[in-house]
Amino acid sequence: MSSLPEKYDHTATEKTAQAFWERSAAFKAVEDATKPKYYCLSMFPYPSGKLHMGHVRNYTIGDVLTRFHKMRGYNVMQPMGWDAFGLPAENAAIANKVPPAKWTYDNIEYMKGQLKSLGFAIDWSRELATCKPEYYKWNQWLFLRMLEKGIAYKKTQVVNWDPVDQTVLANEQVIDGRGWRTGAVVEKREIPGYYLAITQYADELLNDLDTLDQWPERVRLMQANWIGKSTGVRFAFPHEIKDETGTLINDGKLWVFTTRADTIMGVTFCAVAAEHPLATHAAKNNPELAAFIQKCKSGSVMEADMATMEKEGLPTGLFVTHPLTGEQVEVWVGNYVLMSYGDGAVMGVPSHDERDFAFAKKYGLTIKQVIAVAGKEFSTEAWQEWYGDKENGVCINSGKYDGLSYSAAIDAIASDIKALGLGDKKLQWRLRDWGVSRQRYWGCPIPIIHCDDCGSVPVPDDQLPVVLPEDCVPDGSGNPLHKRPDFLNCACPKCGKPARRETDTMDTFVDSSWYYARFATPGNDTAMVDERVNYWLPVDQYIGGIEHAILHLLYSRFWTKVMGDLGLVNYREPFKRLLTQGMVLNHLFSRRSDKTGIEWFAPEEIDLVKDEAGRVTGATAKRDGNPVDYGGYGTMSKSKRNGVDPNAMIEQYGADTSRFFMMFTAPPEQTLEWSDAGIEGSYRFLKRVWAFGHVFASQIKPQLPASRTLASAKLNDKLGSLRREIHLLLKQANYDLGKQQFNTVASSCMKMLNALEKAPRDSGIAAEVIEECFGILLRVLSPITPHITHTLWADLGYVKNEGDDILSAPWPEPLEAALVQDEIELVLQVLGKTRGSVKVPAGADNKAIEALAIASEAAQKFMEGKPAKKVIVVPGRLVNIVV
RNA sequence: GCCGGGGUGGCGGAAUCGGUAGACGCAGCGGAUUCAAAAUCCGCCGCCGAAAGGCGCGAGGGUUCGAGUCCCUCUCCCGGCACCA
Repeated sequence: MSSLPEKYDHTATEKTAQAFWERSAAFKAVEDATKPKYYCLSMFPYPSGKLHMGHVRNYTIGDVLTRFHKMRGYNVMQPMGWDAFGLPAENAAIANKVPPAKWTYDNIEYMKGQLKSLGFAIDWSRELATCKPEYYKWNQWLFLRMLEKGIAYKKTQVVNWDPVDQTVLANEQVIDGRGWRTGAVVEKREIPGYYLAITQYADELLNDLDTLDQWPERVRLMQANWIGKSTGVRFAFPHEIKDETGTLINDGKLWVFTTRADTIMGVTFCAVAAEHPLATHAAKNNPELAAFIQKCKSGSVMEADMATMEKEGLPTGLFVTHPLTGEQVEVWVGNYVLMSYGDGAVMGVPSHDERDFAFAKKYGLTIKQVIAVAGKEFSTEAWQEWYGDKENGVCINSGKYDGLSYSAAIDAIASDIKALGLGDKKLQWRLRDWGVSRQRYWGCPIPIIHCDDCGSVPVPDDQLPVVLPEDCVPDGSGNPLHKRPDFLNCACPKCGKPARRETDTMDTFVDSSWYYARFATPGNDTAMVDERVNYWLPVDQYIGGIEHAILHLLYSRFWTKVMGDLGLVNYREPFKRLLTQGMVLNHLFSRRSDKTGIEWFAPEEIDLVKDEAGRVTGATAKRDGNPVDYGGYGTMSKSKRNGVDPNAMIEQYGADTSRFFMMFTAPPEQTLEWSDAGIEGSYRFLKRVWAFGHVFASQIKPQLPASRTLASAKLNDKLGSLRREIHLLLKQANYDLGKQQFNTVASSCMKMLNALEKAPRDSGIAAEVIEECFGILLRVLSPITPHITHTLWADLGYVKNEGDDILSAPWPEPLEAALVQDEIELVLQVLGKTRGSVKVPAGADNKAIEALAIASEAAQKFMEGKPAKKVIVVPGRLVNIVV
């Protein structure tokens, strides 16, 4: 046993522990069929430059689970990689004239060092970066498989076009309708692009949500809403409307979708979107309509505006035929009809749809009641909540359908329409196919070659990967690949003639849709994944931000199903359990001035003003002592100057303190409010842990017993209750770890130390009890603060074999023998009000407990001489006397 | 508007099956130590009340011996979706 230094030196402690883990390859994961496996994964970071607090929180949660399961005997893998393609690298290139590749690799190097300084149990031998050809080769390979299966296909897409830079802009590069660099008004352009038919999997993606019972309910709901399944009838209004060349527009059919086919006899108009072909046609000789259509197209898409937007429309003067009644129905253009949903047209039933009702009232259209609801009176004056009451409605004024209920009417009407060849029942999805083409340089090249004779030709497998040149420096105008003949020029794989490579790259969501599978099969350069993938996958625990609740997780689920259908993997869902961690917030301080606008202050530039009760009543700037506005808590951001740098935190307090604070301050799913005083408190706790270990090691000098004698030893009151308390806290901590509620695990550790510090240390048996209890504390604490516990564990002489440390020690379990007690204290209630407590022997039956309770002083006082009518005994908890 | 989640001290947050509300920490107050301060240690710390006691988990009602927890009504906050036909 070496003697511990008195003072807790976090820097030295952490360096030593990290060197040990590095030397012993402590985190290397090897497939082992004899052990249960546990694949713990945190969402990999974008290498933006340096870690932020959100990363620290995310990866600490993952690390706690990783270490906990390792000690529980699982074969654990925790890998890490880099989501390395993306726009910020191109922006940095424009600003600094550095190739995105260099910028990215430099950032990876730096951030990797930061992750190591936090002591995460990561198997770095599995590291990957999505910008490396050995990784993105398989993006390309799977894309080609999707092309073969018809899952990937080509169609035109609308993009933002900067006319000055002659380049396509991403949505986030368009600010108020203008290009971010040039300020030029952005145009919409139609260009060809590749799509992935995620809609082919819509049904399975929706249904399998039910199997994800370890995902947060809200994430499953968000995905279900996003997929947006609705059942209804799609049918057509026939018409004779022809364009100037004499051809029927849309083959003479105006298609609409409805979930309320039972109201079809109440149709008094149709409404189409501004982009609909009938609208375009009608606008040709109608300047007023053309202007209205223009207004709709350029209208605000802000959510708040949409919600309050007035329903507006104009008649087209065109008429279509009602498929069942043969009546002529006028077509309107409505600003509330979306071209992107269904067929961009709706039937108008003012009597039974709230929007149609408002529209009809505004323009004086006919309102024809076709559904009657018992107990409700129809009115053409005010909306009567008919729409929501469809289950109780019955058809009226509907000819042969009169008297039919909601579902019977839909069945009858759908089959009549089908017989006419004008439509059928149909599932409608909100989900749309995934456009993956990006007109950007820093991404995975789409493996297509354009030949004048053969058209778009897929790159043959043996020519993969299509390698992206890493030395381009984008300048903001166009894709730099266009200036690279060495990349651009190639031979057509079909005919051999000179051809051009596709310069579009893939959406970076492609890269992140399967990286978790590649971690299982590092180094394989002949296959995307191999049989090892079915050992490690699915991921047992995935941890990341709620902002990825929809797109990333949905795309990954889709990608998994495609890989499954190709026989590459044998699972259908990639992530068994999901934890979405909350954001990290900090105080916001600002001052508004007429000259400079809003000026933000960093928290360290501020003095808080408090009243005598410690309440914050205001804030002043240290600089001038004048007041600033306190804006509560907000997400940490550079522009608001309220970020906390992980490096500074680690330097000042150490990785263990940082990790402990993150775990202790808030439960993992909730937002975490930063507090300088809070991190001080965490540091104080670890200093006490260190000091206790020091005192324990140098003063008590326990003779670690070869065989434990405690189980049979008769302990005195103080030692017995200390031991019981520690084992109870351990039981609680184990329960909380199962719930993934780490804040209370941390607080259990604090309670253990509080109890240990008060314990008597005056006997050999005391030393033994303390040794057992402190050993429990160290192990429970170790997943959260691995460095300090590693050192104390070793210095107290627990390590028996070279290369072992606390991580290879077994997780402690509470001993029943330590929990029993001779006498238990029950809460005493009279008439449901707590009036004190009563001590009873551990084995006492209810009768004896009742008698003891009634006889107690406190009960006698509050019973006021009245007899007990009823006594309720909750074993081990309380006794309640009713008088 | 719809769908989720939530409202507990000055603050972050505990409370497992309906059973002592406020664990643990922060801030605050008092004390010890110190020439002094920092650090450290000890004590107090929901509200009203001198005390006995009463009141307290967004508001109101209900079920129960007993409700932060279950049921109903309302309210506010957060997140998601949204003229979805």
